[in-house]
Amino acid sequence: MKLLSTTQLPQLPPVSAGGGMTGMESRLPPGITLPFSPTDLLWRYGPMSFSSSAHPPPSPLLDFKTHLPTSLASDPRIWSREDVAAFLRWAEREFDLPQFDMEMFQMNGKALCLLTKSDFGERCPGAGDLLHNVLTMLARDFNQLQRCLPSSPVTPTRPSAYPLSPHSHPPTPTWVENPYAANLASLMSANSVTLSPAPSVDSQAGSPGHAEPQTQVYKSDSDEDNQTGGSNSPPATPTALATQRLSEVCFKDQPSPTFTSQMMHVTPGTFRPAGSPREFFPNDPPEPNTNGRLLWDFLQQLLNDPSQRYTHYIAWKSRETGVFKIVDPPGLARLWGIQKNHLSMNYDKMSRALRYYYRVNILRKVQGERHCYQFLRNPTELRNIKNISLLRQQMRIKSEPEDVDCNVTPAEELPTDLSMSSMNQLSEPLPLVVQGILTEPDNHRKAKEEPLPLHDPPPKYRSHAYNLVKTNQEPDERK
DNA sequence: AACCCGGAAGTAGG
DNA sequence: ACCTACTTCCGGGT
Repeated sequence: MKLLSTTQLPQLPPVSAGGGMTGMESRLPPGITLPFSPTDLLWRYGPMSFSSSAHPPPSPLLDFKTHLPTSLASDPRIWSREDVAAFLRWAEREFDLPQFDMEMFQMNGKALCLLTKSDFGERCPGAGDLLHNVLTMLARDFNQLQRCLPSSPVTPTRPSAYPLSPHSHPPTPTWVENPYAANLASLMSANSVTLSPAPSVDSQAGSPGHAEPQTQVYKSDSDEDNQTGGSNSPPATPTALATQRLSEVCFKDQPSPTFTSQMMHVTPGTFRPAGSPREFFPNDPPEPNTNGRLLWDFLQQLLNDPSQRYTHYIAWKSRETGVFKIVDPPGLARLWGIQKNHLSMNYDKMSRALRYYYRVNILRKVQGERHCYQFLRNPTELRNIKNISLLRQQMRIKSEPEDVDCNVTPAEELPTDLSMSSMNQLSEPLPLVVQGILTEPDNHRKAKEEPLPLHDPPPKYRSHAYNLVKTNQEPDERK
């Protein structure tokens, strides 16, 4: 495609014409290439190169590693049940712990890695933290090793920048960098997913079930991506890639009751996470997923382009808070149209799609500022949500009325289906309600929006939130 | 006029 | 056939 000739990022995979966008390339402005191909699924590409400088400090438990049974693989995620048992036995000896109830650990390494500190605590009171930490360290060490490999599925990350869903968790220092949590997150993400082959790696990866705001340490995939890619790396699907590994959740030290209980729903055995790395679990059933890029992902990609090639179209106003501005609405719409192969795409249509994100709290409008929106969730979270969404029905995550009191919204309970039909499917009004979006406009609005650092909730937004609730409560009336 | 909003219906891919 | 994530169109408000 012609754009490539002027490309600033030669290494960028071409927006292949062969991908079905014949003729469309010509619509791309000179020097601009989409970070991915609509059909070539760039996001399937492996992660970018890693910067070795981003390595976290050596693990304090590193030395323990040398005592690990040699039969155990470096990566706990690929341990078999037997390996897990061996690991536990080893831990008992190594740390002089009381005997574990092996019945509580009938799982493979992948599943083990999905356990939160709280989960461990419940399974082996007193040693939960320790086990969790050890496992985290092992995974981190492994990840670090991986980073040295060109095709490693893990990319370096840097502390994230923007807070995820403001409504789901306060912008506290929580999401500030926490190497361990981050590692765990990456660990978890890598494990959790059973994703489908292609987009799996990137576009969706999240590990299901753990996006619990209170316990998460958010990292911005975007940021990571930027880091990852370096100024010259291809923007192949940074978000997704980073997301997968850094995944959704990094658990903090403080246990979250809510989270814990929720985790119980998603712990291995009861829940089959989607999107595990193919390399580890090639036999895992593929997860249904969108073979196309999602709008929010698309925007993230542009926003986080390491080379900042799209700042003329869209740019962060405040990465920390997820606020961005569409600098060139028609231009961005065009790019989106190219991406989706909808040549008649315009800002009006694209913005409609954006507005659908309001309903699921992925985005919100920045009041009073034209073309300004705010991400309420980070990519990682979004991916998690996606997974949760897929599981929602089978898991029937519950919404108890009491949940309404929590202003923290479990990401997994958020509706992710943008269609009206899905809302009708909800047996209960809970997602929105649970998420603190309110049963009642004002009260909830407060709970939900308070965390938002920048802007006050617009009146319209409030009413919209209210409508959403109504929507959930009276599904039959819609449509 | 441009933007913004959200309802309604349609669509493509999974 | 069904679901998701839009896409398309539109009337109405700012």
